[in-house]
Amino acid sequence: MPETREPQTRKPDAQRSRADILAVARAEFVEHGLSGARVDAIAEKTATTKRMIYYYFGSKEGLYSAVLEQAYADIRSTEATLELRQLDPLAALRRLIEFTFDYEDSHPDFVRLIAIENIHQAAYLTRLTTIRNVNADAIASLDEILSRGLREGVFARECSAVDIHLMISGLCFYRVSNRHTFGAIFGCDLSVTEMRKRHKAMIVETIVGYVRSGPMS
Amino acid sequence: MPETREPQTRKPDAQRSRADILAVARAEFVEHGLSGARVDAIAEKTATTKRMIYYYFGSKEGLYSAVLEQAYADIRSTEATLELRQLDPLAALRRLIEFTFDYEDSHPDFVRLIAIENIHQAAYLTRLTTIRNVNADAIASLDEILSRGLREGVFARECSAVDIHLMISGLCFYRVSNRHTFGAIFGCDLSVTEMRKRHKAMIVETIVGYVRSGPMS
Amino acid sequence: MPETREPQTRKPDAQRSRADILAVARAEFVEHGLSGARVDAIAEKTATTKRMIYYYFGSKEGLYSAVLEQAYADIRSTEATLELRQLDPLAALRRLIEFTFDYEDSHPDFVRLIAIENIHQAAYLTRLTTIRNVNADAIASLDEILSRGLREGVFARECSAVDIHLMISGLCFYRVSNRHTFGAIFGCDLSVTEMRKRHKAMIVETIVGYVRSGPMS
Amino acid sequence: MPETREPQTRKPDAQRSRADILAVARAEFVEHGLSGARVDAIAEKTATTKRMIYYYFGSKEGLYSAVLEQAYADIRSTEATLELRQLDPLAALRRLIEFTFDYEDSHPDFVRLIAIENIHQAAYLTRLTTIRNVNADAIASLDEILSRGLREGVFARECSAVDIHLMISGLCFYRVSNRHTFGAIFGCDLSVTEMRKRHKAMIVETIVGYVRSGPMS
DNA sequence: TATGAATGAGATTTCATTCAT
DNA sequence: TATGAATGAAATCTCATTCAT
Repeated sequence: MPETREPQTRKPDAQRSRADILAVARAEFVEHGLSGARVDAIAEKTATTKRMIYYYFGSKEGLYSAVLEQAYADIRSTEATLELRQLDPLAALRRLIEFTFDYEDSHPDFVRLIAIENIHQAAYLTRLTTIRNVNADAIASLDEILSRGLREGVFARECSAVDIHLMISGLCFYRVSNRHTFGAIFGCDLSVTEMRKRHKAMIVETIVGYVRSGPMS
Repeated sequence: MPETREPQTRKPDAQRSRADILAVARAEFVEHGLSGARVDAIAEKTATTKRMIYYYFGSKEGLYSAVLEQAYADIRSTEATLELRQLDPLAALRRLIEFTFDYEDSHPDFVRLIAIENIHQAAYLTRLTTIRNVNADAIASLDEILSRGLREGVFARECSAVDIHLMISGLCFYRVSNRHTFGAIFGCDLSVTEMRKRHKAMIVETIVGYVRSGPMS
Repeated sequence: MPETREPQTRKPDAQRSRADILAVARAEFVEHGLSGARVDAIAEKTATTKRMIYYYFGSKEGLYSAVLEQAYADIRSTEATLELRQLDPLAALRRLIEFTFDYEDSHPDFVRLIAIENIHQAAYLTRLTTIRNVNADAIASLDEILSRGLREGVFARECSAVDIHLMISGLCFYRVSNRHTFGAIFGCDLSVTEMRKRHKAMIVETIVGYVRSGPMS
Repeated sequence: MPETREPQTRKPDAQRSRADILAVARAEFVEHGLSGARVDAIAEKTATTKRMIYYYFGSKEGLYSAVLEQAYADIRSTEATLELRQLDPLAALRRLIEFTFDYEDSHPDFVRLIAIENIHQAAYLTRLTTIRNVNADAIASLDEILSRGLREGVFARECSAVDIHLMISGLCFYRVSNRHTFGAIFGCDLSVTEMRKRHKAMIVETIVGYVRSGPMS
């Protein structure tokens, strides 16, 4: 409504409507979880109506699934722009960790969504077959870095890409996902700039240190 | 009803009712989250009735808070039995990490509850004043280990107990909290014995390695 | 509300509420079918609320099932008072036919309900296990009449009770169930007293005639 | 769309669309009844769109009426090919009964449609003025058989064509319309070949027996 | 302390129908 | 003649909570 916008050439607003709903829904699900979210609340914040939500997504759960799918697609497509193969193994590993840290740090919504999906035991993610392939790439990429590093003698430890991925994710995800309870218990705010910088460096060093040191360090 | 009914000493029964409700509620909240849990479902699985839930806990949220409080009390009381001060710093740090790993691995309910509470931005935990003191101890204990290690020359890096705690928690918590999405995406089951052992060793080695190596490793 | 009625001894009104809902629901289902019936409409005509319908019957379909069950229980319990065994075979058969005719003629609601259930391919009746035993009796009773008649030489044709039951039901049911289309097409009203009498006699005579005549009449 | 599109003679397509919609609608109404049928479901199974349904038939009820009209037209046009006048009265009566039996047995859809229309108290049929004339013929035809039979001494009972029609219809219709509840209650399948044959013979014999026997049999 | 019935407010979902093109 | 998007009204159902006893 802020500016007159004539209907683009042909297609009405289907894409726009869908995208609008998705964005609003994402915020609502992130804020209240799947059961806590209200379709009415989503509809109200939308340019369309509640009816349209069902028209496009079939059900609250269908909408949630779409939100989830989009969230995963987003991170993986961003990740794909990293071009890690062009860096030497150490730089590539650092960059991957830093990217993970930065992405989760700057997308607490994404983190919350994953946490919510875990509460539901990944029931919805499991049904999204599109996701799996995309993620195989992420692991393949990390695997390539690790074996290149080993070959070149930069890394000393032979380790599984999935294991390293697990650790990177754990370290980066937890400080976002659990910042509220952590803050409540230890009386600190993990999102403070100074802490964020320190933790980023710490995590990089921890993982890099692990990979570079020999198995019986 | 025709049976003799001696004037039951009141308290015992009340205690049992309360405990019964708490146990059932915990299972329900863990399974479905706060908004997903149903008071009706809890009442049905209880020996008592719905009215009693309100009598004892006032509301669904009151019940949830009580469950949360109990969960934290449990872990901290277990943690207190570790007697880390009697071990040398390296052994103490290992033991603390292993304990954390084992506790979260064997208490996925607890992990889920914390994840749920984070979805609600720790709103309920924040109000539980009993919790904070208890946790100061945990940090004090880790801090003692770290400074002792530094003093004795076993550890090379000066670092904050809260930071190390954050990393230990992140690594141990994530593999339980996110095992569903992780499993769905990478097609693996993190709870398999062989993986659990490997990850436990890996996490210990990672943290210990970080602490023992110098800051410019 | 027409007279003050103090709450009977103990139990509140559960039985009363249930029965009230059932009666109203029956009328609504009979009038509009299962899909055409409105829970709101039922609730409005009830002393209770819509919420109570779900409290007692769980769903619209649950309510419909209960209505169906009661309808079948009613006819069979009425049928059971016929005491056909005390009559000679011919009289017993006549009486059974007349009873069927009269019951369906005076209970068009019941007839409609069965027709509705057939539209749903007996999906709900099939799940009502209570019904089956009750109906075995009806066939056993008719079977007894037929074989007694054969033995005594009053009937000449050996025929299955289920077949005879099918014919009796068909003749009695159809003139009620299809009276609307029949009336519309042939411009007559099957419920007129004079016709009812004639048809009742005709049906009795038709069936009795069939049973008494030899197989190659 | 780049294909050559000759100015299609309009009517043909329109006719086909209409016929397509009618066929799909008939299946849907037969399956779910008038209220249970979904316009969306019909549209989906159609080559055309929902808008066309409204274009051609005005409303869901208009569509239903059209389906009903067509169904009646079908049976009567088939019936007209019987040429009963060329047979002797007994053969003609047998043939009419057998035809009725066979038609309803092989057109359960038609039977269901009539049953559905009766649920709605023939409200839609009543408005279809085309139907009535057509049916006068059916009765006239049966009347001719009955009076010819009486005259020739083959039949002994003077009876109304409408009454006999009622009985034939009742016997043939019921075993199709009520086969679901009947099957559920008596645990049998009325459509089994062996039973169908037996019942066909039985019904013929029952009606013929009635007509041929004297009034005080 | 205990209980079964009851409930109002609001949640999700459905459906016949129409609009803009 | 045709279409895909859109919709208001109303349907079914749910839920935390309380009342009467």
